[in-house]
Amino acid sequence: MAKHAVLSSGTHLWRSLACAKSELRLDLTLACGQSFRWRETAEGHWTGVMRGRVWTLTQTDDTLWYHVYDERKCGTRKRTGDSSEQKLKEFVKEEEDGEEEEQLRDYFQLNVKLETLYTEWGAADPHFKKIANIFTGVRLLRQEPTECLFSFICTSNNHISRITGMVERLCQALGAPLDQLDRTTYYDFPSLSALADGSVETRLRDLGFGYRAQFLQQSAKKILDSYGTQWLEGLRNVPYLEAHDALRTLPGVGTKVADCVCLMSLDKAEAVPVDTHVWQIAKRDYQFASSGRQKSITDKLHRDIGHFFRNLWGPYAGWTQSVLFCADLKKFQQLKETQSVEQPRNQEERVEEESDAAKSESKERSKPKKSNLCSEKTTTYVKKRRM
DNA sequence: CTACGACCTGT
DNA sequence: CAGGTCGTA
Repeated sequence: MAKHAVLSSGTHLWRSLACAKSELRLDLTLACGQSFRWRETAEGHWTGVMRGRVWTLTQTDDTLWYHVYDERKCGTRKRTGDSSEQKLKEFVKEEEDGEEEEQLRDYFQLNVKLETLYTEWGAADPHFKKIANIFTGVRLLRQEPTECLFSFICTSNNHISRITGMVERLCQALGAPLDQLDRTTYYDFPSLSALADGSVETRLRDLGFGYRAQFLQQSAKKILDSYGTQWLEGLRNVPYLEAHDALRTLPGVGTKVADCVCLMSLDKAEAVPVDTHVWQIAKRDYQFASSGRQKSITDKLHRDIGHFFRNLWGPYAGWTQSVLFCADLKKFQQLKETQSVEQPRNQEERVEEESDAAKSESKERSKPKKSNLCSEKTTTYVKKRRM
């Protein structure tokens, strides 16, 4: 039976490309709620499906290693002895290698120089600078639009651990099986037509999708019936707001989900998805005060917070946001502690600030009198009513 | 535009 | 209530 590849058993099964950890941290990037499809299958080894194939990724200081499993079972292919055929195969193999590297570069958007961006963000924002020293290498994946859209329809009123299970069952139920590695079978993400099938809603409800089952099936059907198979991909080539509004015509897609899809699969680096968590960050760490003391996140609040952060961080604000979002996840809190043991001074400063912020926040509702960077800037920035 | 309840399920 | 969205006031 085929097994998950591990680097320690030899580099001959692996390809590599130069990539510093300051540019990419697999552990943070693959487990911070962007994609729900990667699992740590061995220490520091991440296995998942990308472009219809199963990959395992791992990294050392300056190198990103990747292994692509061959779903065509060529691992056991026989030597034919025909040298010309062998040569042809090797040629084809090399072509594929180039293609695979290119796919990986595309998926991680390695053309975007993250270190440079971190420097710029840190110069503009002292709070980011503090976080940035620990949470390096958090970058945006460039996901396949269909997978991204339908995964994020599952995220409404939901938390990461449950979403992960749901997406897994979605692929199991409706996606094509690819490879089996050590007891686990990997499935491709379902096609639009598989998702649009009339039986899907009931099927997914049985799998615990709740009311989202209907959203998934109806969105797929609407895309197929009204927009066409190339529509989603095509949104990569239109401006952010246009793509955002187009996505919002789909059932189950509100402002937050639309922003996630824009940012994570449609090349809209300026999109800032605002959930309650990001709202907390805006209030706690940036003294963001909205005009009306909102109880929940309205569309207007989405826009205002988006404008505020774009104004602060610039055209890659969505990327910046994901670093801070990642740094706030419970599962990564240990990283802060380990780091701050080495730097006790920073630790004390941080804790002090945080408890201060927390205190004032709990009293804030009655007296929102804080001075803020935002209200002035955002009001001038928001000339139009729409984003 | 804002407010509010309903909606699935799990902790 | 949780990393929302929809329908209705």
